[in-house]
Amino acid sequence: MPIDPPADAPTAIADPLLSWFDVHGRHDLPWQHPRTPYRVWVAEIMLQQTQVTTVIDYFNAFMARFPDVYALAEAASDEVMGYWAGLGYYARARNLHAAARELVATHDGVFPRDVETLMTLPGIGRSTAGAVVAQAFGVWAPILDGNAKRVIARLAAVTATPGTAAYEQPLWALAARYTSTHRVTDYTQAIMDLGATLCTRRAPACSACPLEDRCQARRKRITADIPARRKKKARPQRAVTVLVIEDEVGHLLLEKRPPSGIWGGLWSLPEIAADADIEAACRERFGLDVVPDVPMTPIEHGFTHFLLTIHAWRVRSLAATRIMDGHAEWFARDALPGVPAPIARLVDTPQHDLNL
DNA sequence: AAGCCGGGGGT
DNA sequence: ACCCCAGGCTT
Repeated sequence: MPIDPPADAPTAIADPLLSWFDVHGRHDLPWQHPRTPYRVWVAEIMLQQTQVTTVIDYFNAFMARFPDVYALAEAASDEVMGYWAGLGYYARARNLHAAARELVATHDGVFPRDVETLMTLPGIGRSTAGAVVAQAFGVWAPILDGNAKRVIARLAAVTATPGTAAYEQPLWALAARYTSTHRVTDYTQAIMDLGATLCTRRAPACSACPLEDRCQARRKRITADIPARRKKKARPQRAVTVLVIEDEVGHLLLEKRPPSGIWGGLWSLPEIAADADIEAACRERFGLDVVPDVPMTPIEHGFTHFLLTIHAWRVRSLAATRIMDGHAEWFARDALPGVPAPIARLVDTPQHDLNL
């Protein structure tokens, strides 16, 4: 696969990019003021596969509750997960919490200043480690997030398919080559900003781009073809049944999901196989005698790799509060822990939306 | 090397 | 309806 990097690359890329950044870059993101290692780290984890506009409110709420690495390390897992509910990729929250405890336990709460050590912490890969040291410490390190990938792939006309080694490997080499040896904090922010605001996936604003005359994709008129399209795969359809079980005082039975898999570590409505018998399942899992009440309108939810139809049944619990395993608890409706977004919608469904 | 993990937003 | 997004982990 041909790679065609611009000639005299390092400063020929960094200098015009930095000049553009001074005028058009994003200088008011919450994690930039103050720009502490802890805040940069949390922001970078939240921003993995998640857009800036989505992250901002979560970031501010998270910082208000967990203002430093010690507050995070000391917090209970459920509370951390609760602050993550709705953001997705919940392994990020579990890893963030584990890393905070590791930082306190083995690094005395002080962030390592080098990429290799940071990468030993759970949830921090090469790109996130690079972003943290560059943004928090001004230490030279390449980053390669989705924005930088697209910018560099177009600059050097890398036409390989994303996700393959033919794409990722040259991009890392080029990312290191272009990364400025001065103002590295601004450079890493600049290349992300360029990708996010000008060099967008569709309809890039090439005429406003400070690198237009260096861009090999532009020169070859193949900008729209980079990055190459991934081959689409069919998403299988699955179905589950969840139970809205209320006791006599209106409390809701929730179950903590296993740490890995869909919605890992989050509290959710008890889930049973789509074809399972509701009464038998409740007797076996919770020791509860129940009466299935009414089915609710099914919810369709799309995941990256499959489509899920969620059938929900409202269930009355006859006997009181037996729970046979340690993964289920009763919660008052006004004191629910964080639950996945589709489940939150189900739980909030008013009575008149029942599918009678 | 490829699959898994999610919710939100843009077009 | 489809695509992508401040990726990392697992197999």
